[in-house]
Parts: sequence; C-alpha cells; structure tokens
Amino acid sequence: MSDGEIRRWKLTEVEAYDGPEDRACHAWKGQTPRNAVMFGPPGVFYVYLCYGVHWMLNVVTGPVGFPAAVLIRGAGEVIGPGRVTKSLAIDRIQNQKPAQKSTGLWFESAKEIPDHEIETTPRIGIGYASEPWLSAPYRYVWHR
DNA sequence: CATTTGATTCACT
DNA sequence: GTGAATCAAATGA
Repeated sequence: MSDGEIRRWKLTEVEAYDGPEDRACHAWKGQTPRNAVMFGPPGVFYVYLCYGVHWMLNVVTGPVGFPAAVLIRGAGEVIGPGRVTKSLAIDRIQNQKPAQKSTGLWFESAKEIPDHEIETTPRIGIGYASEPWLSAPYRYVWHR
C-alpha cells in the first residue's frame, strides 16, 4: 500500500450497526468522542481499536445525527475484522477519513449480486448482552 | 484517579 | 475448547 499500488478488495462479509436502538452499536446510548464519527456524515471510515490489538474497520452509513455503520468483517480472501485492517495497514490514521481516493481508501461500485448469493446471519461477537433482538440478521456474507 | 469493557485473535492444553 | 493479550475510551468513586 505504500508503493502506490492499487489493490482491489471484494467485500465478502459485512455487518450492520444501525441506530441508537441497536445496543450492539457503540453509540446506542449517546454520542461520545470515541464514536462521534458515527454521528457524522456517511461515507467516512470509523476505525476502532478493540481488545487493544484489533482495528475494526467501519463505514458510516447513516445521515448526520444518526449513528449507523457497517463493519467490514471480510474482504477478498481475508476473513476476520482484525485481519482485514491488518492486511490493509489500517489504524487510527484512517479514522474519520472520507472514503475517497485522496485518502487512499475508497469504494467502487460492483456489479449487482443476486440475493441468493447473499447469506444473512445473526451478528457475531456481541454475546456480552444476550438479548434476542441482537440476533437480527444484520450480517451479510457473500457466497461466491 | 482506578476499574471495566470491548464489534477479536492467537497460543496453548 | 479455554484463556490470555493489550490499547483506548467510558464509567464510576
């Protein structure tokens, strides 16, 4: 990534975190300096260090004032939130950066993927609050 | 100011 | 299968 090489990644596994009602979202109880970016405009990255070693790469999707984001759990052959960021050398430098070419990280439109190639499952890694509504199928996995 | 949490991963038994 | 690692921020005293 440092030599100007352009790498294209297919997002194969994502997870949605939508709104103040969603307790799995870090912003469920209000805005804080840490997750403030999720309250900002969409199209920017929310990079969050979890467990002291793993960076979580998110993309803000909701409008200003509404905390919603999508967690990139898998890209290309790399599966696992912490591994994706490691492969892309993403850290807090990318936090709050807009998803555009000038930041070195951006999205391009892909061809439509048929629904039958997408599997929806409950989210992962949020067992600390075993509530039923957390099992909402907000995880999307693309099966080639 | 001290303690707890956390959207995980890796090593070891 | 179980538990440790380890940084930053939120919460509580």
